[in-house]
Amino acid sequence: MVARIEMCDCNSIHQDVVDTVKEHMLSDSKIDALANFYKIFSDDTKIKILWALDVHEMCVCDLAVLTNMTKSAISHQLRALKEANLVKYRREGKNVYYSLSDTCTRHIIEKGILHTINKE
Amino acid sequence: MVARIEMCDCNSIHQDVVDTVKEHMLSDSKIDALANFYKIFSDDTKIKILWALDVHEMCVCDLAVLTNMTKSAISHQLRALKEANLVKYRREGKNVYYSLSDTCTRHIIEKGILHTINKE
DNA sequence: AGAATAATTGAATATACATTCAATTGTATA
DNA sequence: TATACAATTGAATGTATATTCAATTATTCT
Repeated sequence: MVARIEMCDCNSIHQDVVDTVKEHMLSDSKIDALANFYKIFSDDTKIKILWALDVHEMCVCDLAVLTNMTKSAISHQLRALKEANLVKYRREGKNVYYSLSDTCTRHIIEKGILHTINKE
Repeated sequence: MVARIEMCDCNSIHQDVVDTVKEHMLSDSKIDALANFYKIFSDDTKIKILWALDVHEMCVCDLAVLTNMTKSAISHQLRALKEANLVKYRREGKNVYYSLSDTCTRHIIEKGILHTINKE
């Protein structure tokens, strides 16, 4: 008999329920995509940056002053937001100006914010 | 002169932009509420649990079997979801059955899922 | 070319949190 | 009352990631 790690030692599993739910379950990759998507918004600094850029495009320096953080910290966060395609940027001389990549981002932010604020 | 931590060493701040954005900025407490809200959904296990409960109420054991995780891990996650008022539960004998707390949760999950999936 | 400065980068550190493990609690039933 | 078992809990561990720090890159201007 093959050794098996026991994850559940209970007897009263509702196998029918488990089976039904399993059929309706999302694939692991989709679950993962979802979690990663929400992960971006689960950080104060990232929300501040996105909310700020929703008002006006800003350079790294502006964002650093606004949030009272170092340029380095902001830059690291902007990289993550770039990778998630939530912000775009344009270089003008020594400055790099960041803005929201599209109105979809704006939508997401506002939806989430509305929900949370209304519950307060 | 009072010592001050220098967060930004740049000269080209767009003070007008910073001021304007500052006026439209969310309070720290609201930013925090938002981040904490999204934090819940930024974890695979929590999404799986919520998605599963959207299909049918389940006991801890069922969820453990479904997700192939220990009851303990599931129980810890359920505690977090309870604290966030996203799930409710009822005891029936030795089992505790969990379900989504209200249709609002369902809405959030579906909204988020739709967004992510459509982009794939 | 060289100085000044905005921005980026990589490594190190600190912190938050998911999971594991062992022990305990709550409930039913023999 | 004793046993079985679903569920919870707290501490320990591992992992992910935000921030810091120092160095580097990109660009402008003299």
